[in-house]
Amino acid sequence: MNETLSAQFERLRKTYMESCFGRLNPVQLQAVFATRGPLLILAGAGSGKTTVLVNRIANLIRFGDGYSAPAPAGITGEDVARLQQIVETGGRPDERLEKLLAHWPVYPYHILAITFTNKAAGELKNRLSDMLGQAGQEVNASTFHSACVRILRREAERLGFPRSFTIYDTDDQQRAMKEVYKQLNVDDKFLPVKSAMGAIGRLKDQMISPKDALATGKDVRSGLVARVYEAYQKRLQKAGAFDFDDLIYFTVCLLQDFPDVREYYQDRYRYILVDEYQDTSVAQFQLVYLLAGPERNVCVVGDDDQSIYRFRGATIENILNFEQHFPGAQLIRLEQNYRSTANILNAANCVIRHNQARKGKTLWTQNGEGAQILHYEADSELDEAAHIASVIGRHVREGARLRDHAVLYRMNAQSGPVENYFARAGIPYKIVGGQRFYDRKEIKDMLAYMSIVANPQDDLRLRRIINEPARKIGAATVQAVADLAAGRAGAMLDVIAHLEEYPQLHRASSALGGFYRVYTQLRAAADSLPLDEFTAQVMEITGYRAMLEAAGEEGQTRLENIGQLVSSVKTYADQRGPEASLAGFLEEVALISDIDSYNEDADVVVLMTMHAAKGLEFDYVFIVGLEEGIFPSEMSRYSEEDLEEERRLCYVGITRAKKELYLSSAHARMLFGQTKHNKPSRFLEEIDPRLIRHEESASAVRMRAAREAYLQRQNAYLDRSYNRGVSASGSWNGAAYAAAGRSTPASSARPRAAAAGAPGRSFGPASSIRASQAAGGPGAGRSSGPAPYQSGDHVEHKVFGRGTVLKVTPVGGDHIVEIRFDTAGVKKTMANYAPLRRLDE
DNA sequence: ACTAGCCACTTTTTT
DNA sequence: AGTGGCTAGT
Repeated sequence: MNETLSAQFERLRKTYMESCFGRLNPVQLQAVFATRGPLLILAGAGSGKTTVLVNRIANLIRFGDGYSAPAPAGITGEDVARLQQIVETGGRPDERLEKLLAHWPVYPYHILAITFTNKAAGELKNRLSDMLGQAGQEVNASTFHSACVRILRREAERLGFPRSFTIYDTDDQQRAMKEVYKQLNVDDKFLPVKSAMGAIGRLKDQMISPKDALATGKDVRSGLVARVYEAYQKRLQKAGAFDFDDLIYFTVCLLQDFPDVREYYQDRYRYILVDEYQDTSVAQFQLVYLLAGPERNVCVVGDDDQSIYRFRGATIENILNFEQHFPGAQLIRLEQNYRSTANILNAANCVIRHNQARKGKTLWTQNGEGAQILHYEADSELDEAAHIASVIGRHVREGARLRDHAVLYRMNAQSGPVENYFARAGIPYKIVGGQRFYDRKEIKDMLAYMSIVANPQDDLRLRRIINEPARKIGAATVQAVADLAAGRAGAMLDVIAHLEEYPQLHRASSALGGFYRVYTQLRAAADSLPLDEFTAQVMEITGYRAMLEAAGEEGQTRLENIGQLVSSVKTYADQRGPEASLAGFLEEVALISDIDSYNEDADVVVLMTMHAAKGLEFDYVFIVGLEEGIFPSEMSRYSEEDLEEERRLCYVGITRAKKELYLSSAHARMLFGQTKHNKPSRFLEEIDPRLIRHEESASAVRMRAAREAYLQRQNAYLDRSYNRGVSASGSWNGAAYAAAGRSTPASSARPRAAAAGAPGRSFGPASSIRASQAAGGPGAGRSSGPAPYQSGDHVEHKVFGRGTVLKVTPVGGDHIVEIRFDTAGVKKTMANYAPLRRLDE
């Protein structure tokens, strides 16, 4: 009798649980309910893997770990009847029923979800708290680095580091490394500092200690790397600092060497989920492995085709060998794509098919075929930018929003031309990546002052600002202090605090004393003021403000940046409330990246690298620079493995697009001050020609027409010459340019109205006529001199449509035109560059 | 100790 | 092309 009730309840429970996740497809459901043991989810791009992760966690919390576990004891007929009713007619279970349903409960704080970026972690948290309320907040969702920081903050002392350790960023690392080079007398011609840093980073990714490296280093170079590594590590330890790689490395050491620590965290994190598993390193794998413990409740989600961080130690083997690392692992493939049109998805499939090293899967979609992919062959990077602007303009006029558009490129240096064109055309945009806000000199200086308050051992940060602004503390003095500190195995600040004990510092004592007074004032301010006021005081106490105010215009922008820093401190303090601390803020800053602050609410076009775009999606995507030597990059040309990584990057780029995809290449491209003529990328050829439409720039069409005309004349001439027995001479190339009435493409260094014209039309005679009209139209005759527009003029802008000129201000041969657009509001544009024309009536 | 001018170098991607 | 780091000169 009881047995039957249990069985009935069990059946109903499953039905009910499945109905709770009713919006998922059967494979996704399977992934949600596979709660026990190791699980590998191979999730293709756009397959809804975040949804699966969120629902999987929600299921663990709400229904516990026991989808297929036996039903709990004590089920009554009434329970069964009530559940039956809920399954059939809806409604919510009461408390008793809810408990019975979750009879193997999992508490949120036992769940650790590790993501790649802070942004992804934040998103996960948001979605969880939307679904689960308070319980969602209690799930531990963080990045590898921040999870490790949290562990190290508790346990660092076991490894001989202070709990208040500092985190060194790349710049700090480089400084530390330079000091090591000096100390060991290493010539950086033989081993550039950056390659040493890279090599050491890779060693740490593989959990190779300085000792191991010294023992195994075979050739001269790796022997030197090992020696540098050892000295560098000593230096960091003395400064009480970890670099990024150390955060993972030392956490793994901790878990390996201290069984009690290991057991504590294994007990703490009983369910582990890892996102973007294809981008994990050996060290990160070991971290996951150690945390998972004997229970092995590890769920990793990844896509081997989207592994794009091999260069910094990610190893695709982690995902390829998951089933060997965790025997008995379940494998679930999510292959249905919900994001892109069939054309876009198929193009991505075409490209990735050319890779050898992959698990192999083919994404499919029920979405419609969608528009063809467009390949635009531009003259130059400027023409390329202009083309993008005109397409965006068309979309915006048709009702799309700017923020639905993204421009993706291989390297940050490619953003320049697009940025310039957009800025001049008045198209609002935002660049993600490149130089981070927190990497600016003035910000780093301010943070260095704050760091030495938080961690007085931090000699490196101290050196950075001890004479900034200038305090007459020269290199010789700094070195003397450093030597004395080394002599007593202490920090430089200890020496500075006890100047009277060191007669050899007598000459510099007033300067050093002055610095020490600054330091004590900073400490006092930190102790007595709220965090943001303290930050604002830093620039006062240190004289930094005075220095910048004396520096004129540039100092002004730097001051503004510091102002931004103060406000971000305030934001942090407001968010964290009583938990906010100086160390906490510095830590957050150290681990933050630009993509984390990317805010999709602003209605602007987004520009970023394809790496930064991973995990994002946009209706309209432009991938620029599809040229051999750029994408795939020059570096990858000779290595098959590197090429495959480039191809995966291309796959990532393509699969960001939901509705339309625009690929472009340029005949001539100026990059790093040199003009290059690159062949179109092999990736273009890998796409089935039926999926893609090619379009040439207007001037290329003209050029070809000119060339054909020339050849015709030449032929006619040859015919005549032949009759007369004379041979022809001359190059068609120059003549063709001359016939087209333009300079060579390389010298056309400005965006032109002509280039901005002719969007999205099939090429051929019609397009060439259109283009030449545009060239003689709005762009003509307004280079400088009298104002091309007056207030009151009615104008039309390629992107913003019609509007009225409010104000015209001359600036250096050009004019700023302020326009009130009918639909887009008030914008400022540059007369010579904006795709703008006057409407004469 | 500071400044100016030079040079070299950058540029693959980032926590 | 632009920047930043370094040297040499003051």
